[in-house]
Order: sequence, then C-alpha cells, then structure tokens
Amino acid sequence: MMRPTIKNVAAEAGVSTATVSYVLAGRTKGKGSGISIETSRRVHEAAHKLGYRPNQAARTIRTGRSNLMMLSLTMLSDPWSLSVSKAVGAAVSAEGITPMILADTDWRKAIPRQGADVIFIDDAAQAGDAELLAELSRSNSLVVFSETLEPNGFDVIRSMAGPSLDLAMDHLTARHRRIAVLTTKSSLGAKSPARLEAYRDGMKRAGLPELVAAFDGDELNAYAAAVELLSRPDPPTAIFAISDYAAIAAIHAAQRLRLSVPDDLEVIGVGNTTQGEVMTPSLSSVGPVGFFTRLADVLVERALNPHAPHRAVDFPWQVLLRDSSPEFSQDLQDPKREVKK
Amino acid sequence: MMRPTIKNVAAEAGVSTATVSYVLAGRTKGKGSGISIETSRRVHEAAHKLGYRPNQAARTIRTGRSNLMMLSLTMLSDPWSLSVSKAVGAAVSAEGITPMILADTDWRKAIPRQGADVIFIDDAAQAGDAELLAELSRSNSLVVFSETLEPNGFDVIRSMAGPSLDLAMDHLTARHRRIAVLTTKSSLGAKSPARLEAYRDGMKRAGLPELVAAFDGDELNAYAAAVELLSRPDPPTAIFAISDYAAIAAIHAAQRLRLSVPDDLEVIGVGNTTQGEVMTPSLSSVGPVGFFTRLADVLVERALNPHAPHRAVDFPWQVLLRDSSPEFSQDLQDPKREVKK
DNA sequence: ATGAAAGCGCTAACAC
DNA sequence: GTGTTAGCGCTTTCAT
Repeated sequence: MMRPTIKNVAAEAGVSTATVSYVLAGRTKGKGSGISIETSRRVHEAAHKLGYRPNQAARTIRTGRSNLMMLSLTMLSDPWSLSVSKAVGAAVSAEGITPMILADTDWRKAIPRQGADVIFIDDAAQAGDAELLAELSRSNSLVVFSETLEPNGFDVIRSMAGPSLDLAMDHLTARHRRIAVLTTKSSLGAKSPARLEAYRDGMKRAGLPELVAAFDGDELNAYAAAVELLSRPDPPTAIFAISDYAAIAAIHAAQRLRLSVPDDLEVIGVGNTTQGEVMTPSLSSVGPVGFFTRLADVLVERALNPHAPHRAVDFPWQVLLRDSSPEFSQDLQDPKREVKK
Repeated sequence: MMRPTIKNVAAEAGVSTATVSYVLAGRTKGKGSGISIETSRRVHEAAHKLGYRPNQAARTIRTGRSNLMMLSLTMLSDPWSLSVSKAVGAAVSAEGITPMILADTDWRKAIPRQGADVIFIDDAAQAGDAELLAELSRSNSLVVFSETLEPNGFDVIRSMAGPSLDLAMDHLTARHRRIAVLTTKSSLGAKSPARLEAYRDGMKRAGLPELVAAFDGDELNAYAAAVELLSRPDPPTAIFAISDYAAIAAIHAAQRLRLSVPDDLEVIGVGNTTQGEVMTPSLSSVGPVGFFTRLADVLVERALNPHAPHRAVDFPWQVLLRDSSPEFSQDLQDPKREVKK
C-alpha cells in the first residue's frame, strides 16, 4: 500500500536508481547518454507494473524547480480573474508548467507557505507591500500587478490607466449631471486606487457633486449597493464602476429595476474583460487591449528565465464604448463600437 | 542571494538545526519539550533577520503532508466552480490547509505531476476513469464528483439528480410544446450524462419532438448556440439547459433578441448555483440544496483524516422555480418561490 | 534543555 | 552503458 519509489522500480527492473531516473527523464535516445533500448524497456515496464508516480516534492527539492505557476487572484469571481486564468492556461500548455490558482486569499499570509517557480500577484497596493514583495522575491520569481510599485527584485505589470480614465470621465460629465461611482469600500486594496481618484477629479473638473456608492466584498454586494443607489429618489443617470464586475452587477441591478441600459442609465466599467464584452447589453469599459495575452507571456517568460532582469511592463488603456453607453462618440480614441460575433 | 535555510538560521543563532526546527514548529511552550525561552527568542530573531522561509517541498518530503488541497475544476467560468471554490475557501481557512485550483485542465494529464493531500475532481465520467482513479488513489486522497462511479479507494460525491430532473421536465412539458435542450456536444464529459437523458425521456413521455442545441466548450459558445436556436423561424418557448452557466447564457441570448424571460421563454438550468440565484431574472434551476457547504466539509474531513473509510455521499435534488419560470407551481416539491434579499 | 545524525525520494556528477 | 554516491532542506528519534 506504500507508494512505490524509484528504488522499488530499480529493484523490480534489476537496475540502479540512477538508471531509472535517466530512463524516466527520457534521456535514453540522446547520443551522449547511453541507456540500452532493452534496459529502458524493462524500466518502463517495471514502473508501469508498480504504478510508480514520481514524487514531485522530492524532485522539487533536488532540482529547485517545481514547474508550478501560482496565480494569486484576490477575487476569483471577478471576470478579470477568469480572463487571467484563461490566458495563462493557454500560454503555459506547451511549456510543461502547471498553473495553480490561489483564490480569494490574502497572498500576504498564504504565499510564504507555497513553493512555485513564479507567482503572479494581482493586488499589491497596501502599505508595506513593497518591502514584503522584495523579501519574498528572494525565494520566488514574482510578477506583480500594481499601479504604484516599481520593479525591485520582481516584475511589475502596470496599467497606464490615468489618461483613459480621465477621458471616460469627461465622456460621462459631458452627457450627465448625476454620475455615481460604484466602488469597493477599501479602494486602497484591489486594482483600483487610481480609479476612484479619476472619478473625483473628473467630477471636480466638471463642477459636479460626487455620488459615491461603496460596497464591501464581491459582486453580490456590488449588486445590492447598485440596487440601493438606483432606488433613491433622485437616481444617477450614469454609473462609473470601479471594475467590470461591479459594472455588470450595476447593469443587472438596473434590469431588475426595469431601467433601460443605456437609455435610463449609462454604465462604464474598468478592466475590459471578456465577460463584459459578451454580455447583453455589452459593457462599455476602459481598459487595456490585448492585456491578458501579454500578461500570460510575461509570466511564461519569467518562468522559463528566472534570472532575466526585472522590468516594468506598461499597458496603454483605451475607452471602449459598447452598448451600455448611449451613443457613438467621435471624441474618444478608438471609437469604433465593437460588434459581437 | 541564496535563500536562507534552517542551517543558516541555526548558525546565526548559535544553536543546532534541530533546535531551530523545534522552535519554528512552536513546540517551545509544551511541558514535555523544553526549549529555553531565551534560545527560542534568539532563534526567532535570527530567522527574522535572515528572512527565513521554510522550504515547503523539503517539509513535504519529510512529513508526507503538503497541507494542500487541490480542486480540479473543469470549467472555471462555470458558476458551479466558483461556488465550489468559495465554499471550500470558507471551510478550510481554520485548518491550515491551502486550497489550490487547477482550472480548465484535464486532470487525467495534470494530476500525476502534483502533490496535494487531497484532490477534488469535478468530472469523472469517461471510460477508464474508474481504473485511473483507483490507481491515483494510491498516492493521494481523492474525492470525486460523479454520477456513475462507486467509491474504490476514493470518496464519491453523488447527486441524486434523476427524480428532480424528471420533475422539471414534466413541469416543462405540461406548459410548452416546443422545448429545446441546450447541451454540450460531449455530454459524456462534464457533470451531465444523466441530464440529457432526462430531457429525452421527458420529451418521450410527453410525446413531444426533441429539439437539441449542442455547443462545444464554454459559455460564449453556449450563448452563440442559444442565439441561433432562438433565431429560428419556429423558436422554442422553453429551454432546458444542461447547466446553470448554459442557462444563464440562454437568458442573455433571449435578452439580446428582445425576448422576455419568462413570458416568451422559460428557462431552467441545472446546478442551483448562486450566480443563477442572484441574476435578473433569477434562474430556475434543478439542483442540490446545501451542496457546496457539504462538499467542502467532506473535503476537509478527508484532508484531516486520510485513512477514514471511503464512502459515497448522496445529495437529494430539488426543483427550484424562480423568475425565469412563469408561474408558481403547486406540483413541485419545495415550491416556495425564492425571494432575493 | 539541546545536539548529532539518520533519512524522506530524487537527481546529477563522476566512476567504472 | 550503468552504478555509486553525495546531497537538496527538513523533521525526528535518540543521546547526552
């Protein structure tokens, strides 16, 4: 009942453990390393007979590589997270790397316990994160999504969100007077410190009063907050949501209240996720284009080359107006209204 | 630049590696194991100074436990998967177990490479799975979601779906004549072999012709298939979707085509996920009640007690009519129409 | 109260 | 071509 080891296989095949290791590593064909075809066959046979599975922990301790990529995703139900997972899954398939998701967990607590070759962290904005990351980067390759950090032993994925966020706010303030922001209470956390500010600045520029609806947690709470917001006596005619998932929740809330999107309510999200793109009505969003594929590439590069110099990767953002905005607008970059296939 | 080991810490603190191990394992207070308070302090100090992090792989190889729980989720974007992740996350938090998600991957290929104490597999229906699982269960504790397998070295989570699926079909056939099923092409895979059959049997009972819309893959394709289905000259007035995510896609498709749910189209899904419950209109679904919490409990129990006898856990299902069905129906069990909070 | 030492399963020099 | 052997970092008897 004990799990068979390389030793058992060696005994069964009548060879040494080294030979087994070689054969199972597939170095039987190369010209330099010579294992006879017959020995190789016997080893494979023995391994199969015993139901041998390599012990990943032992291999890791020896080689120093786990072939694991960890994705720390703060809110798995955020379509942003799903997009990351999908893109990474597609990118690593060829490389012998297995992506594992650490979901809805504070990486600050959970990471130290893990061993992955490369770790993606989707949320690093709290005080002290810079130090902690520098510290962690001594034992793992880190790729961090952050608007504020600089590379320091780890890579940083940055969204050059500012200008596009401003543009989106100007779009809204030109068309509406009551514009609410739907945001997480801890706008410090998550991917969004700059987003709330963009709203505030935009409203200030237009001389309009702020209308803040804050929720705590996931899309269910965002939905509840949106319902509350839209049920007020003088509801907003536009919502700037701090994230696509919040925007989607707002649209569902509007539909529930029999409000028409975009006629009664314009909604713009942030993140440009696939989910927003394919929903009905499709969601206007400000976000990077081609982001997820590129992010996945960066992660794979880092996995394959742990010692390459660390860098910051910037993504230009765009405003993408779709069905949740009333009209085609000439004044925005890339104004082509996207069509669903 | 090398990652510090227990050895370095021992040297720095002027003690042996054994002492460091003891201290860091927290066995300093117990009466039996005596480490002086002073030594303990020095060790902690040294560890902190060096930025020591235990090597998880080394610990695993020595103890045989990784404190990892792996969730193999065939389609992460399926709300079913999100519900699993959420429930498990809540259940393990206290136990020192870290749940990791293996997403959108064939466990048949990926599992052998991993080392987790307990592995949840959400999809085991293919030929040969029974043998492979029995095999794998020699090295890992397995919990398998399956309608067909029997426990054999692993636990089985079973949904007693049949009667409720039949009930749901009878509900539909009593009210509609053109009822379509929205299903994955490979209805062999995934969690659904019995679901398609329930549709077929139900239609046969009612003497109605089958109307099958099959898609390949994820919710985007389900959406496309639903649009196509509803655009036909003689569209169905009800859709029985093989999974909640497909049902949600169908509702979105209907909304896009300006059809009213439930007036023009009744939709019933399978799985009873939270996402379906909170959407607008809320989704009628047939599924287990309290399933996810219970599943999480089973996983935790298994993680804590690897040698307990293996068992099958059955979940009774119910038909839950919500807004995507036109009317309150007396003839169904638990007919209380649920209200969103 | 602390340390020495034996491995866990595996890989990679280096011998033969 | 194949075997010997020395560890990787850690935990855990068993001495002292």
